[in-house]
Amino acid sequence: MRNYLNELNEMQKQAVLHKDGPLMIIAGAGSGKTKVLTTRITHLMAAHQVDPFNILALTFTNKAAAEMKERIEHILGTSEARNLYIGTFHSVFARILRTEAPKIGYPNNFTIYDTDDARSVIKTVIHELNLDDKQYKPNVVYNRISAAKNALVGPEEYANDYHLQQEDAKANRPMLGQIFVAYANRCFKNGAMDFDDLLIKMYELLKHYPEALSKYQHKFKYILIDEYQDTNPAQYEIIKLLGAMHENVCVVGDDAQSIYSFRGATIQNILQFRKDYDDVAIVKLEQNYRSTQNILHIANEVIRNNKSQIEKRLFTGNEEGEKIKRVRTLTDNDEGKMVADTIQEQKLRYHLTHNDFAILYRTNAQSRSFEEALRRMGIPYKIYGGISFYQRKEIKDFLAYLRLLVNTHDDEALKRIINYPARGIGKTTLEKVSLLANEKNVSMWEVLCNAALFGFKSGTLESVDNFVTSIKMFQSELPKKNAYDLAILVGKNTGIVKELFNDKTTEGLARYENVQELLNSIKEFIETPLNDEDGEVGDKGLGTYLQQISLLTDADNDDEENADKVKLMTIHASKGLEFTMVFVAGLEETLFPNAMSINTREELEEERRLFYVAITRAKSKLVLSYANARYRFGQLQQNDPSRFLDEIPEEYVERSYSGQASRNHFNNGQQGTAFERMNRGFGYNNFSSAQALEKKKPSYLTPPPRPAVKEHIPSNNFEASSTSLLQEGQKVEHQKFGFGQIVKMEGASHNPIATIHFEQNGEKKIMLNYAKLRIVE
DNA sequence: GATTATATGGTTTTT
DNA sequence: CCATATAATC
Repeated sequence: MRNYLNELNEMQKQAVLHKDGPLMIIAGAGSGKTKVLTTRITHLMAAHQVDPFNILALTFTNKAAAEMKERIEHILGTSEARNLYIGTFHSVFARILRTEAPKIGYPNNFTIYDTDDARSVIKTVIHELNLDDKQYKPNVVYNRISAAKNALVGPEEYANDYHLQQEDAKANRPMLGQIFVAYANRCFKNGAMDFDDLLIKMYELLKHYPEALSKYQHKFKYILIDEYQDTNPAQYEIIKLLGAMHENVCVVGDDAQSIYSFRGATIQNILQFRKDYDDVAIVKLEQNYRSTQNILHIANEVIRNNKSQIEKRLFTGNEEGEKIKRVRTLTDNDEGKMVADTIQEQKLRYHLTHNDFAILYRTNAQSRSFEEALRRMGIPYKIYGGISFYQRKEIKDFLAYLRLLVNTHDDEALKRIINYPARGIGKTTLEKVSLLANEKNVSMWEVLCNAALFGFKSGTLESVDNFVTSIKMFQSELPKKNAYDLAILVGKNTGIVKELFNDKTTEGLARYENVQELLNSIKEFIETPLNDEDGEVGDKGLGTYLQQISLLTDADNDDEENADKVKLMTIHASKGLEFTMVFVAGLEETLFPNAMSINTREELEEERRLFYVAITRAKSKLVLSYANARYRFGQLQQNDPSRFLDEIPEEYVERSYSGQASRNHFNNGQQGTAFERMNRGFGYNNFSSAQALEKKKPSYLTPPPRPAVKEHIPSNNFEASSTSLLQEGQKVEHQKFGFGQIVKMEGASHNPIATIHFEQNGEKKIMLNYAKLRIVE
């Protein structure tokens, strides 16, 4: 075994050698916290003979967990590390709940709703309460409910809280509490938990079931938590319960990198930690091993502007390094081009690989211009985030079948697939089923199973019965077949695969390939050994598979880890990563800091921490760029440079400009257009090429809005006449459009089309086979 | 009931 | 500009 202690500095060593009792490690950016965590676990196992089964480590992504495991195995030279209980809060708790769920009234095979599923349930619930989804936007409602859950406020408590009622009344959403209650009930009825429930239900389990609490307290003798600054109160309380027996809780965090308060995370958890445990040992890691002096210096200067923070002083022994580049471009497209050009140039000049570069931005929508520019130059790239594989429609549809097999109460899954592929069960039928399900307080599936009792039309009844029969057939195969064979069966039997295969459009092809990829991933799942321990979850069943994929993080599914590609991602997604050269793009007011987050000091400071995180991803080269104008909502919009740029001392910065005409933006002397030269040195004056660039669409190009149909109340004696008698010139009455005169008759005799001029609604073309017309004269 | 055209409205970040 | 919701048309 390697002598791992020799690889640590003094403070790092302290953190590793501290054995029992609570420990808080304040670890600055690039100070080697992952190394400390892995070494600490290694040391517990190797020097103190702590059984890995008794160690719980919670990380931010599954990938980080896997990496840690790997590193530990590597140092130890054994495979013992695979027995560690390690993963994200959500995946670890999901795993535990998989066995414990019945205690709190959920089935073992509970479904995990992702954000889309949750929003969809909320929407249904809003409609069922006869509320308007314009007033109660599902997204807003979801966020509100999520915030409540993360603060451990349950639905009843929420609905009965006076202050929350006042607040919601003011915000014109007085019924939010009721929606929350209904939503929670519906999820429960569906046997489903959303992301937040994985924390809440874990908490309830430990809180209300002493045996369960005792079991896991005994099991987890040592607890380690990474990225502690991004934990929320629910997570805090769970850890408090779990760690209460041994108090061997080690947390690692950096308040300066707290960027998830929108998810309920609070720095309070760091402050509270010291109060809740006796004798908390505190270790500060302040030496940065990642960045050049210049980069670290401006990072420190920026974060200094935040009022609330824990005292610390980051330093580095690294070289001074290059100055920071600050580049102004005219538009977002120019910004993309500038970045791509620079990557090409730097790559050649310094013999860098594509892997050395990362482009970071505030919002996912910004990726477009970089993508285009990189593709045009033939530079390989990979975008992280955005719509992930498992959110694609074809994937969700396919998975919905599997979800329904495992848990027939999952109405969301059922709704997705009941008419996919089309089998003649439409909106009307679905609404009826939903209504009946609510009335009888059963799942929609149960209504379908007894469809004959509820008087559906014979045609629909047949379709429903066919659907029920085939799902039941799949279910009967559940115990016999493994997840992969079952998925194949579903794909074949439903005709989904064939249907996608026959779609020869580009998108259709992509969808077919995606489904194939999904099948491959299922195959891979059943072929990978799972470390089952003490008879717990070790099955290779469909349920386990579905749970696993629903909790994958974006960072987890990068296919070819070592592929030499430029990486594009949001700053949030870049947390914990490092790159030789980093571009932070879109440093403009309203974008970064984002307009949504400048209303309070707290929000603004979080934006600044985000900027801090972005800067500290860079090892040796950093480019900060902004565009004078960029397309947002399809329109060119002007923005001032970000206020954060002003917080960087000028002597560390090299400014340059890049517009349409100038190619070399670094050290480009007196080149560039006259326009650019005249504007040089005025980084934040309000000059606007944007106005010149903006091509105002002439008004005659935008079609006039379609006139609203003027309401027509059919005459009392309205009765559709036979259309075969119609002739030009006749006066008619239409049920909706009112009175009019036939201008023209055309079309084949079996499908005649009449052009009718209506008094109230103008000329319309009407297909006589479908329209109901009364001949007036 | 399904398919296609149009309207609307929305962007912060994610387990 | 984009994706989704609603309406028109088949």
